[in-house]
Amino acid sequence: MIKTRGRPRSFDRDQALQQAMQVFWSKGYEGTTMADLTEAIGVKAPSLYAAFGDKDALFREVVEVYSRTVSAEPLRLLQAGKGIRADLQAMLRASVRMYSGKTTVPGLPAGKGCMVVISAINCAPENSQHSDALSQRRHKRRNEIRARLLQAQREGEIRADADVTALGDFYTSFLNGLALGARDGVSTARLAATLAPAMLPLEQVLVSRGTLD
Amino acid sequence: MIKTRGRPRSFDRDQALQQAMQVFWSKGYEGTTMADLTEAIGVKAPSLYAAFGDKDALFREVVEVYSRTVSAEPLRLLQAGKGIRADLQAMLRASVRMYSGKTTVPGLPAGKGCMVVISAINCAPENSQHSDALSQRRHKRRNEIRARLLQAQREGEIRADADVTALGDFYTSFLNGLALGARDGVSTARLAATLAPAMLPLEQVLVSRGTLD
DNA sequence: TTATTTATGTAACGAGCATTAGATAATAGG
DNA sequence: CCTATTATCTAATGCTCGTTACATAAATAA
Repeated sequence: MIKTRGRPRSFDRDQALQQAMQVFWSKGYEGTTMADLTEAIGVKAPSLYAAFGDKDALFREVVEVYSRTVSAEPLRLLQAGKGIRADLQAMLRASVRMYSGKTTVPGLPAGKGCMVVISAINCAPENSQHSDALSQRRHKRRNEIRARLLQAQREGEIRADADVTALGDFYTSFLNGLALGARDGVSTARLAATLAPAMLPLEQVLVSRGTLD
Repeated sequence: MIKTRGRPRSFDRDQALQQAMQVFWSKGYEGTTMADLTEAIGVKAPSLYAAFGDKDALFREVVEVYSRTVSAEPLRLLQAGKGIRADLQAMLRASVRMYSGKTTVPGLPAGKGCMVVISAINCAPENSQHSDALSQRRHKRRNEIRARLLQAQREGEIRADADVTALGDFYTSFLNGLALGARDGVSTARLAATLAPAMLPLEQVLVSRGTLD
């Protein structure tokens, strides 16, 4: 009963998802062809269709995996509870590390930046579902950053008169810009150096101003 | 001799470029089809090919027009010579205004954000020339922002020990993130509100700290 | 073994894409 | 008028892409 009937799958499904993620991350949704995917995964198209459905469904599943694994760590750090300043800085640092890290597939250009930011910015109308879905995920992250700042304000870490919505939107913009910078080939060191000025707007509204540096 | 021989063109070439710009701005390079362009401009494909070459050449020309007209104003403001604080703020404000402005074509979704940022983030390998070209333009703007800050430092507006490269990279990231935020539908008011925190990193390194709002 | 079920590869299909022959129309020069 | 020149449209061409019939292979169940 435990064993499945029929011919067993010749490839590992999770590993295939990882490889598909690399390809989509590098080339984007529309820039990726089924031929790219079959080559990277090492099986022919009908096997992929049997395992994942069509290209749309595979991309959706890949984005889901990406969110649960790759992009989850920065968010965890943001909610580590070590104080808003330490948490935010840890999240930004982890993001820089992640965006700068090469995610290579043999024979493909290095994928950099955030997959949610760059893999489907603008699509043809028939694929707008994907750009919309990614836009919604960015919106969700925007809200999570804002919520964390609101929490810090409620807990008295951030001054009551501070505009935390504006501050959250500011950090969201900065973060998305970092992803693009990594994509543009800006070095990890230069991206990391931007975190010092980027932390200042938060530090200006902290209640305890003792820990400046 | 002044009049050109042969049948005259039935459409205005510059106006056609503007309409092509709207389409590319909305849908991106790969998301735009020749059918989209012929419909928006109102002539059939062979006329476009005769006037502009192929789709590649038309896009290149559109990007050129965009740079000379639309995206030139924020850069002019950055170099207005009213002091680094006023100049930078004016540039950011103009960018928000520009990114948020609807650029509509009848029957098409509103185009928002910066065309250089969003119209060709990742392309299929055969179109990587365009994503590379836009990446280079972003790199150029990065350098221009940095150069303006360096000038302010040389003129004594910014403290000598400030890391203006990091500050420039910071504002470049923020600016690119703004373009994406506009694309994601964040309201003009919310985008504009982020400028207050965004100005703080500059203000921290100003020599004259008297004008802190 | 035989039957059943699932996976795989080959080879094709059909749609959409950029691009272009080839015929026709509109202008200027002579 | 006629000729040369340029623009325009119709209709096709060739290509790439996502997707799928169909035959075959590899496993379990009986």
